[in-house]
Amino acid sequence: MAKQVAPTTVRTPQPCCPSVLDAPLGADDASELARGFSALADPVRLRVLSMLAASPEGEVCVCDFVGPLGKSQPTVSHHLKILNDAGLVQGDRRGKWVWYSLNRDRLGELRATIDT
Amino acid sequence: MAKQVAPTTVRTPQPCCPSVLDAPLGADDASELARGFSALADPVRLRVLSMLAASPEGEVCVCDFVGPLGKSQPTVSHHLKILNDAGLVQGDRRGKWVWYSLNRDRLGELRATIDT
DNA sequence: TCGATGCATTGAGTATCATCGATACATTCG
DNA sequence: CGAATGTATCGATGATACTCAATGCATCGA
Repeated sequence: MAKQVAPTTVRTPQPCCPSVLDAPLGADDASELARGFSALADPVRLRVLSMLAASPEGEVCVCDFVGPLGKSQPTVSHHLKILNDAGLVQGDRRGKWVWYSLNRDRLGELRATIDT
Repeated sequence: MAKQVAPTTVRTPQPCCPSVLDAPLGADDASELARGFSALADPVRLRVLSMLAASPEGEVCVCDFVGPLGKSQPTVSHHLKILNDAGLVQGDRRGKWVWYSLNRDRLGELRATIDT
């Protein structure tokens, strides 16, 4: 690994252009952002968000995800946890059931990061 | 696998809620969308897009990605291909060099899909 | 308290992905 | 044409992710 060049060190023996310094996105910020988009990079999770967005009450019971999604209950629970960890949804336990709702602010944050 | 319920069949023995029919996002559409977001779900690719967006000329030579990103040339080429396949960037060969530019329309399409 | 139901967690299997060295292809220059 | 340089592809490897069966935990009803 000794031949790896430091991220900030731009060495161009014969540069072919003015060089694009000032990359506004650092490695750390990029990693955090990538984790956010990773939560959106799965069809099951996108359908979960879609169902939440389309729900009149603004929330959906876990038991109502399983059937339409065509996935096992543990798989659905797994995806809900990922969305929860990403801050995109939140669960609310009421008796035996858990109702999930969409965090539109968090979704707006991600959207804002790709505003040209 | 015989106990798997068809995606469109909602069976609720004792429904706990009105059921969320009309999930606006089908499995096929969700898969295609997920492929788009998968292209954004990597820190290296986000930094590539960031460098392109910040470039005054609107394009960056491959040789100028390698140093700042701190990744090998094959790795950078790999990520550029993924971004290209996703329609987010396009390359233009000029002599020995290839210049990549950002496809802002495509990025706007993805952004629009998460407009609440 | 006990059985049933809803949801979360664990563990294992399989697939996909990021990364790099080696190599091939393309272009330019002498 | 032959050497040098920039870029893309190939093959291998280690890490990560999706999925489900089995299991555990929490809650409700009898």
